[in-house]
Formats: sequence, C-alpha cells, structure tokens
Amino acid sequence: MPNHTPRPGSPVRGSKTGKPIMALFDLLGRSWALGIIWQLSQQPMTFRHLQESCESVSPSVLNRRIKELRESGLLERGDAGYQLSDTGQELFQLLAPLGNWSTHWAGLQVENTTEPTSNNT
Amino acid sequence: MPNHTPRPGSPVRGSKTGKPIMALFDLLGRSWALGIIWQLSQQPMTFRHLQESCESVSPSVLNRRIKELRESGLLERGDAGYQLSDTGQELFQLLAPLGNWSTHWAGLQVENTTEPTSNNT
DNA sequence: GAAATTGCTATCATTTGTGTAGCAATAGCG
DNA sequence: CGCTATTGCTACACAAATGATAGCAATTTC
Repeated sequence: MPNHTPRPGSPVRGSKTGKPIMALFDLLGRSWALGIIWQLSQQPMTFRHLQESCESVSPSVLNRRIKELRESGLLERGDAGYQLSDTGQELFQLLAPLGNWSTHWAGLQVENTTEPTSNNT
Repeated sequence: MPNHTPRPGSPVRGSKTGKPIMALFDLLGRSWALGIIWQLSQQPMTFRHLQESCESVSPSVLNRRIKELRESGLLERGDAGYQLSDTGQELFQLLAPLGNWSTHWAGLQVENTTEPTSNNT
C-alpha cells in the first residue's frame, strides 16, 4: 500500500520535511483533487454524479481521492452525498479566486498561442 | 510524446472541455508544480538551486515542470536564473494565503490524529 | 588547460492514473 | 416476493507520470 494521504508533519511524495504547505501541495497536486473540491463547492453530490461532473474520472482514482480528502478532513459524507467539510469550505474560499484568474490567464495564453502560420482561430 | 502542457481551451489530462480552471488545475496538479512556484516566489534561482530547494526533485521532472510553466507563461529565465513572470506572480498572490492556512489545517490534523479512545488519563 | 558549476538528457524501475467490467447493497415497483 | 435500476465501489490490464541515478556539453574560474 504505497499510497497514503499526505499529512502535515509526515513525509509525503517526495517531501521529507512534511512542512504543512508541502503536504497540502502534495494532497492537492494529485489528479482531480482540485477538481473534486471545485465541483463539490457547488453542491453535495453522489459518487456517480461527482464522477460525471469530473468528466468521467475513473472510479478507482475518484475513490482514492475521496478517501484522501476525507482523511484530510476536507470532505465528508452527508445526506445528499459527498460534500465539503467546514475545513474544505475554508480551503475553497482561498481557491475560489483562481476561477476568475484562470480565465484572465486563458486570455493571455490565447495571445501567445495565435499561430503566425496557418491556423484559423 | 504524450506529455504536454495543459492550456486553457485545449483538452488536458482527463479534461476534454479545456475549461480554463480545469487546465489550470491540471497544470498545478502535477508533482512539484505548486512547490516550484512557491520556491520561486521567494527569489530567482538556478536550475540546481531550485532542485535542491525542492528537496532534490529529479532533474527530469524539474525540467518538465519548468518547460510547462514557461509555456504557460508563469515563469521565465532572468539574469539570476529562473523566476516567476508577472503572470506567475499574480498567481502566487492568489496562492500565498495557502501558506498560513496550511498551518491552521495542520493544527486540525494533529487534533484528529490524537487517539480518541485514550482520553481517560 | 584542468577543475568546477550549470543546465540539461538518457535510461529504467516504480508509482499513479485510465478504461472497462462487474459485483454487492439498497431502493422502488407490481 | 421477484424484477429492475441505481449507487458505491473493487478488480483488473494497460498507459502515463514520476523517481533515481548517471553522465555529458557548455560555460565559468582559476
């Protein structure tokens, strides 16, 4: 079982120090972790619904992420399915600005991507 | 070469929609991406210095992340080595609060880790 | 011109993620 | 009760990402 939930204070994937910020980055730096938090911020969801809203992420990964995020106290099960815990919502509040910024960033990308050659936008 | 830099508007690892936030999450959700941004926010660094400050991340991964982050316009090369671009610093401003929050979160984790059954001291 | 430093690439074992199938448990229905 | 549908999840087998290590070409320093 080489896969474990990153916890502040304990070494994590590549991080021997276990500094909180690194443990957090390790937790969030796994596929779909941020996406799951993002989706759940909108509403609680069942496993399958969450899976769909994350563009059909494979159930094995979804299950692992859920497990890790639960162990990290960021999400929990409620009546309507999985949902962000209070801590999870705190975190989401910090992440929320990324939504707008990402579209701003997308704008910059488009500028830099415009092909000087042949592509029709 | 199945590894490419996630760009808003183009499908990315698992994400077929290419929604900016998902492209961003894909970019940041790779090993050491967040850590690299975090480290560079303090000061520009050479490749090797950056590698050390990221707890000896392997050069292959570091090189890939740098490439991706450069293509994403988040970092660039300067006189003193690699550094965050203006865009990268914008992003860091949004991520910065995670530093304090992560220690707060670490506190919660410690609480939850203390054995619940042995309270009868 | 020898040594040290830097920015990488090459290689390969290990870990993670993907895609699909399917199963046990529960819920609704006649 | 039996039938069907949904849900939460596990089990693979295959693909992709990461980790660890070695080392090389191009500077810089002496």
